[in-house]
Amino acid sequence: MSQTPLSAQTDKIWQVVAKATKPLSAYEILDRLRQKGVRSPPTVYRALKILEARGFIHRIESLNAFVACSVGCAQHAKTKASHQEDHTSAFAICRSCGRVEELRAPALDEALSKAAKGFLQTTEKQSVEIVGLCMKCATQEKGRKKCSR
Amino acid sequence: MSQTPLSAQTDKIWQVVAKATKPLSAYEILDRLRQKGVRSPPTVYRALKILEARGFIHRIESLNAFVACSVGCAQHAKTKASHQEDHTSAFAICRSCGRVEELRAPALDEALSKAAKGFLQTTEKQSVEIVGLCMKCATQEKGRKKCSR
DNA sequence: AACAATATGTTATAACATATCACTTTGTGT
DNA sequence: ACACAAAGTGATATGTTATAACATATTGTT
Repeated sequence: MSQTPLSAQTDKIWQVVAKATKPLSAYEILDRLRQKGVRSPPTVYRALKILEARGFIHRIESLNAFVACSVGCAQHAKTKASHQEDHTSAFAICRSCGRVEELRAPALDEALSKAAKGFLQTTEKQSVEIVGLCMKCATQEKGRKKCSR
Repeated sequence: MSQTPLSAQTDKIWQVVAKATKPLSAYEILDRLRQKGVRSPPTVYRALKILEARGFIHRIESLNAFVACSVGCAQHAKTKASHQEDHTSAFAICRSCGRVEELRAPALDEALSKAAKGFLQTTEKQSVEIVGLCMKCATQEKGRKKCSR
């Protein structure tokens, strides 16, 4: 596990992703950093790649967007160095409000590896995403229906 | 389940995806159909949307590409009408040769729904993808290593 | 200082996806 | 047969996401 601190640049990008309440696209991140001197897509994508490799963020494939890892991130604020790498997670996504919940489900990982066993000899990466309406939005939508919509 | 036959246009696009041995991007499909009068991206995307809604194809999120559904497709050749809709699958992807295997794994679906239960009230879509080296490519790669590469 | 390794900046372009509008075909009711 | 609605098609332009390629700067090591 790499212990090198993040560069100033990469840290800027991490701060933006970490503050967001929903996954951000690379260009949304770029827009929020223009005033701080970040001007071009490659700068953002480079940082995102580093952050993902070190486990600070996850890419949500079905959204083309990035979200801060929600497991064991407390320590980052202090050290800006270490982080839990290489774990796999599933993501539950609300199609209405856009919020995402990171799910650790070993049973799921196991079921997936097992299912792939006949075809893949080794596995390197996985992406598990499920989209629906979150509790909160489901309640609101029900409310709206009552008002004849 | 819709029983309307596919339009000639949509069927052309389906033929291309069905013949392929790996997932195709929309633009790869377009390139293979230019001589048959398909000239613009929207034409392809429209057909892909219809095909996906009716269960003839699946979108692979991590590849931005589309693959023919491999379950219960035999009948299509005859009727060009009915197809099993709305099932969920997982996909095992070989990063070397690009081939994809569609996995039906109820245990996995169940584990995923269960994991999402605290956050999502209703679920509508899911995407489960796992990338690695397939048996065949793993064997070849091992061979290459012996030759000092 | 000299060098390698890493990080950064910039331009251009590739790759993926959709909005919009005009026109045609098809199905339905009269 | 006619009028109308609905679905399908064609084409252009544009929006969005991602990377190639190259130049420059910074950092760490000897």
